[in-house]
Amino acid sequence: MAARPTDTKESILRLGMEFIQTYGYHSFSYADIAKELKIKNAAVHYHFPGKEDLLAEIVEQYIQRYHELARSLEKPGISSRQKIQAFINRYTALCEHGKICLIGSVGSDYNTLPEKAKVKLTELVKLVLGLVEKVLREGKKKGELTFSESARIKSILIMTNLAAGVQLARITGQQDYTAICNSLMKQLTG
Amino acid sequence: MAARPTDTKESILRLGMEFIQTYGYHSFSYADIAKELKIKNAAVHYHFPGKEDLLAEIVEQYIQRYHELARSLEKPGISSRQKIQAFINRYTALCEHGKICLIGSVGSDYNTLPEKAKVKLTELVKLVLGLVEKVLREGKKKGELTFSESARIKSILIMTNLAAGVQLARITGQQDYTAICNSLMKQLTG
DNA sequence: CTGAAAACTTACTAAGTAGTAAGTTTTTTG
DNA sequence: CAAAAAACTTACTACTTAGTAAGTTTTCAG
Repeated sequence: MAARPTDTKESILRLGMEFIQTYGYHSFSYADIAKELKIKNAAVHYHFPGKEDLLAEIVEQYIQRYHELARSLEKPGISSRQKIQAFINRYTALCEHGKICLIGSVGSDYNTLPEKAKVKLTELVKLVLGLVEKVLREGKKKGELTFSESARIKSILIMTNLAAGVQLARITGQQDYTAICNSLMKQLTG
Repeated sequence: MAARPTDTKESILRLGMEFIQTYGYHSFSYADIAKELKIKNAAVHYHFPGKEDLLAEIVEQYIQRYHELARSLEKPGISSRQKIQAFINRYTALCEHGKICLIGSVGSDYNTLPEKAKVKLTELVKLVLGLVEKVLREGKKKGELTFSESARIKSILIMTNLAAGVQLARITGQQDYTAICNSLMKQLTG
């Protein structure tokens, strides 16, 4: 029935990610996934025995995507400004679909998460902050970016602006999010 | 059995607020509240027929607290710096108890909220942003605060830093949140 | 002190949750 | 093509969820 062996598993991951970013980890069930993919409940359990396994793999997938982003930004000829813009663009894409950042979604459920997910989430946050910090540090050195805080603190400020910004966009409208992005780029590139 | 008539209702509200800020709206049940207060499940339903009624009143209570904060800051002799600090202190108090901001918690569940709660949440966000914006505008006029963005945008930036900051504190530790606060005050009061 | 209203408890329902065991179909591989 | 492994379905369990109806206790006002 499935076209290729890994199709179903990938579809579950994709849909799980979408549900988490749209509704939150505790607001979707295996039945929701099964219904959408026109498979049975137990088929989801076949690929991901427990919901915590699914969550852990979703966070892991997100981690891998950020590693890919990091690699793609290592290619020569990309300005620091473009690198920051590429980071911002990820949030903008979410925002346009009414989704929020995985970190923001799962982060607000932090105290109810299984240990495995907590660990992976911490890893993800450190990865993202490290990525932005590196871009900021290099950009400042090259004279392409300006900011008065340490690269570490500035990366936290930018990430929190964006993560909370996409959430705010669902409540008060997208123009606030757009204003955040414009302001951030203006601060950094003068 | 209850000492005073309104005690139970107030306790439910208090506990509901605590649960939302600690675990999230979808991660606590009426049974959790009943157990903690040593009453029966149906007693909670007596005061709040549906969970959405409870949520709406919790958000409303939060709104009233911000109105109180706004009034208390209207008294003469409070510097703009102190007003901003008072706002930040609210988040710091949450952070120290491992809680997150109500807006951040409920906001990440936005798409699953009953309409009544969505409306109240929007009202709350506008109230908070308006409060900070006013303080910023007046502080700039008096020469007590410095920032290059519009008061509106700056209020959004500050609020998103704090709201996401308290969430981040649960994941990577409180020192990141402290750094955010220090940085915000330094930016504004230079 | 008494009646009425408020604040509960008891006992239940219907629906949804994650999860499992056992059997069936499909796909792959030697 | 046949055996085996992978990918499912069927059918079920045990538990939790919000929510309700009816009866009981407590509080309070006249």
